[in-house]
Amino acid sequence: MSLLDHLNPEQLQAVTLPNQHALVLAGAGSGKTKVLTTRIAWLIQTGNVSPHGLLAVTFTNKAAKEMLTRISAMLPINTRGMWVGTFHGLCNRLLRAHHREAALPQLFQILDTQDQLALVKRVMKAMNVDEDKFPPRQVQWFINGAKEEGRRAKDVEPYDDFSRRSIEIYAAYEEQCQREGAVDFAELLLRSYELLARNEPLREHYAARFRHILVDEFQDTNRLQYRWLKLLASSGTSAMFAVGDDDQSIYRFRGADVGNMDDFRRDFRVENVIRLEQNYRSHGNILDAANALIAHNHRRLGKNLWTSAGAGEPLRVFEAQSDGYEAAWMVEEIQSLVRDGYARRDCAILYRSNAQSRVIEHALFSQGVPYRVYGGLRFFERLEVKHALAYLRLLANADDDSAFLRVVNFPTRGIGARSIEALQDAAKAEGGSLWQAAARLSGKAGAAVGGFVRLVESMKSATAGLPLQESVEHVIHASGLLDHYKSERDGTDRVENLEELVNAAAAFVQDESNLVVAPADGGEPVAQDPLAAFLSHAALESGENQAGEGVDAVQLMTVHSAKGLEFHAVFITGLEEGLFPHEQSTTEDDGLEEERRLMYVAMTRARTRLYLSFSQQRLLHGQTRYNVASRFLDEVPKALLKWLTPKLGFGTRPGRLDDKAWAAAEPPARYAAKPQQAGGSPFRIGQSVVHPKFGEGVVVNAAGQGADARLMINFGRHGMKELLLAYAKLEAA
DNA sequence: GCGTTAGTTATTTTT
DNA sequence: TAACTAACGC
Repeated sequence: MSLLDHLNPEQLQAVTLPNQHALVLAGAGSGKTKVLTTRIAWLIQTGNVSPHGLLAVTFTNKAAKEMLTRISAMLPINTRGMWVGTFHGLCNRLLRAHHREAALPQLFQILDTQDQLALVKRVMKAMNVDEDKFPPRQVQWFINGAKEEGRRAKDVEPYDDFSRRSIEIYAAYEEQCQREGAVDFAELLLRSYELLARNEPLREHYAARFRHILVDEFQDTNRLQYRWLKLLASSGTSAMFAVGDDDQSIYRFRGADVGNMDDFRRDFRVENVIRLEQNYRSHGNILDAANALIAHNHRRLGKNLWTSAGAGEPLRVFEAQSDGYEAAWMVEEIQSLVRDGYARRDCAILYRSNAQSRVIEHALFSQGVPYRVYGGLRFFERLEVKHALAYLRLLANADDDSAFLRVVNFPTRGIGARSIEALQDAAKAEGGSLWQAAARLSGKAGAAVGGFVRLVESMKSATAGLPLQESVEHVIHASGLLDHYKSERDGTDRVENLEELVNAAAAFVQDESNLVVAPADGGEPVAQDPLAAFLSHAALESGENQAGEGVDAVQLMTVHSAKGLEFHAVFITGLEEGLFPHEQSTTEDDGLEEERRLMYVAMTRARTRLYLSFSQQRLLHGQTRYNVASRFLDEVPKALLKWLTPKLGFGTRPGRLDDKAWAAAEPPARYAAKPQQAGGSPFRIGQSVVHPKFGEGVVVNAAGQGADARLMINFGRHGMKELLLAYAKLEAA
């Protein structure tokens, strides 16, 4: 049975588990996706289940796609129509198939985060809520938080002024969504959960159908997703196979609840807990370091990665004088790796927050090293693309007020705030949409509004029956969007993106599986309206990050976005108290442990070489900050570290000498920190000092003279202290 | 309706 | 510092 070749004993056990609930604790690099996909293939091949009786859920489209690709490679089956996808994608599918039962229009629109915020603002304005007292973002956060707990506005108990008002806004927002036929991301899940919870025949149908439910990245599920899964697994005949790693849970801030792993074991009386601990990615030293680090966390299910590969190199530690020097050093190091024959794309620079990328980009750019930054604006999030999509949304559903407002005066056609206010008043009075009001009042509200109504109507009739890409083409021309950007000074990118949208539509239609939806009964797939399907696709899959996939470039990204990836060489930068661990995490309950998991994720990305660096001085928010080295450096056994910088003019650290490193220890003048004597003291600003009680610190500032001379010192986790020079027993570190 | 300016405010991100 | 927003003036 060739499917099962090349599996280690634990992987084999997981893949061939009988039809029972199981939890697989899959460590980093332990072959998680392999287990998941091989299990699916094995279940199908052994006749255990038909492709139709299987549900596999992931968090990202990328993971879902990867799964389907691997399954197709293992089995000669058509994966089309299989329920493999993201939580949101599958919920969308369910709601499209049962829109009537879910009380939604067939062509309901999906609001992305931006759309949702705009709608919240609109609702708040209509309610005359003070935006200073109730920041729309926080209200949005509140609404999503409630939805992720499975609560409607009426189910939330107010606990203060903010929540009381937020609940009212939530209720009004819900009403408006319903009126417009719009559904936000959290709503996709909640609505689909409620559908299954309330509609017994439907639930029983799906619960009976899905004999095997497989969940990827289980540690990232939120409460609502877990309850959704529970409903689908409620038949008593289905088996849930959850794969996850509690040590890699780094999304608590967006509602992920690792507690789901414990609940799952309890609620489903899981007897099979399988640990995948053999790591196929990293050398021993890297794993030992990561294991030692994560051992400092208390709430763990417990796991220890090991490898049959050798110990490899020690982890290299670099202490820079400034963030600029840290970046310059990395560039040199990468250039030397490239000279040794490594591809640039196999080198990754990781940082805790996006703001850190700037200095690094500058250093790479000035040395002419190609690089690629991950994150940022995605294709379908770009302004011009959103505008084009808004016109398309109006064609699908004219009552979509969000779309209406976005383009009613873009490109400008003389419809200002006054006309829009008049329309909003009229719509409110009639209880209808802006479009309805506009169609009725087109004469009175001004000729311009009438022009817009006629424009949309003409686009509608002109595109009726056209293939999708031709409709898109027509819309970007007829709307005037293309002309608008063509005449704009730096509009070429935007024009290209609009043209790219036409290509995206063409590519979308080409893949026929995008245009059908597998019905509940497993019968013949039903054709879907191509435009509606495309719009869902645009909302649910925000598009590739950037072009330039093929270029051999150094990879820059946050630690979060590095999850799931691996590289030959990894640089973890900015390892300073306050940055990583981030200072705002220390106030949160469990915050530090999450930061440590983040560090764990970062370290386990490296295959053979891992660099850890920090800087004594860093420009952040226009201010120079002096930081202490991150505690995470102390949590890695010293024997695994090789310090590249024994001394940078601020005292020696015993045992950290390395001959070769001396060359690197003197930064070029342009990166060197300017020596600045701290008042009349023997210390300098930025100098590392040791205090008998607070330990290591960095001089941040000086004040006072003579007997009153005081030093401001950053002691990292012990905070900022102002000490009298005369009394404090300070020593140079 | 649009361009300018002052003020604000800075984790992490997918769907 | 820099990027984004809201309000202001033409």
